[in-house]
Amino acid sequence: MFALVDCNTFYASCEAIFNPAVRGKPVVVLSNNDGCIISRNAEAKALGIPGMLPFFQVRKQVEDGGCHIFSSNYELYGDISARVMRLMEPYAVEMEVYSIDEAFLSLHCDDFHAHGHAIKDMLWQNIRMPVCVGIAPSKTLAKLANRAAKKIPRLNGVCVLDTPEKWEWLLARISLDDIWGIGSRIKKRLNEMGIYNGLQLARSDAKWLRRRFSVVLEKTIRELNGESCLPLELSPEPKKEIICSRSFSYKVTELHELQQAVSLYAARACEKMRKQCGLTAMLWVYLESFQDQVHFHRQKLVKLPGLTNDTRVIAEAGADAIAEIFKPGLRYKKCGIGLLDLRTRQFEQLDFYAPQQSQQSRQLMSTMDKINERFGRYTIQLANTGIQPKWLMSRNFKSPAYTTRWADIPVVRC
DNA sequence: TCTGGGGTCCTAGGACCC
DNA sequence: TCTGGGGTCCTAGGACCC
Repeated sequence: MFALVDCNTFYASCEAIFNPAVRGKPVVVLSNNDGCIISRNAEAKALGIPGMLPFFQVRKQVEDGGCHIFSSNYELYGDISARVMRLMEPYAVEMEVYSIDEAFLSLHCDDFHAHGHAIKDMLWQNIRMPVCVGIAPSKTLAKLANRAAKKIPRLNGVCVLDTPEKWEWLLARISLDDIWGIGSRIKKRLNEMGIYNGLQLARSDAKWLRRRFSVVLEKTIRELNGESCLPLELSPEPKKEIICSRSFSYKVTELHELQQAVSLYAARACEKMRKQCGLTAMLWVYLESFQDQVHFHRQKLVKLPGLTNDTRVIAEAGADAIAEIFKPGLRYKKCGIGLLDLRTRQFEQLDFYAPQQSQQSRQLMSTMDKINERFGRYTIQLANTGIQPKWLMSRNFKSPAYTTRWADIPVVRC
């Protein structure tokens, strides 16, 4: 059996951990640049505040409702997530960390109800993280069970689907896009074929639908019938590409500012890449401008002469590429850089003619990472990223990095 | 005025190889 | 006028997820 443990309104719940004053009050968390609402707790939902909507459109409603507003604080959420996962580990035979706020666990026990409640209670007691638990014989059904645990109050946060009668009862009552793996496009096409609810899908011909859609849908159908087709992915595969892109706080028009931004994002992306011992020889830069209600995208792929993890090399290549796709006179809202086709040193293809990254460069990067990890992310950075540049995304409601920065540690006075 | 950011997998079709 | 058969690799685009 699989359990899916999913944190309730994760970002909003993180904000409440070290700030109990907001517990029981409406809370909303905004995306980068304070653009959209990306998380809101039950109290905020009760006020009728919709999710994934531009903040400015609902700002009045949010403020009138007395909501506590937070900018997103990924340093905090990432650290809380790691703690939640660590606490859950002893409760599973094996565990797959599926996203920042959820994990699949494989279970071996007699009483799934009791086990689900044990996990839920433990997480609340240890870290004040409210969760719901869904348990079923396949990951897709566990997802569904979790949804039910969240929606149906009398389940008290834990739902076990251990017989076909139970999951079929639920499947008959849900729309197709409530099923994991089915989005709006596939839902629409299935509707056109006369399939509207989960049970109808579960009873359709998987092989026939595979030919019309893909193997993914076939597996979904089999999983809905209690057959496990998606195994746990235990050790996360290293990423094949790493992208870093952000919107600016205002519309940027100057080339040098775009180059500062792409250097900064390159540094972040390289840091992530080095963390997984990755190297790249291929990068991609991207510019998005906005004028007269129209978006323009320009992008460029760059091949480096050899594999590297050196921030300086990649930032420079990125800045050069930006200069090539830059068109003066446009107002830019966003830019980004992607490191593609990541390799590890182990599989480095040695090329007689390609320049190899020097020992000195590797050591410099490793030292830089160690210092930044010890003393904070931007202790050492490239000079060409600018010093507190104005275009940097705004985060006007950011909470402290309670658990990851010395200066921000909460103080208890008695 | 103001609309996030970061990933994965699958398939079809073209290029190329023997 | 006639024009094989089988395979791999790569890329773009579509769809999905959180």
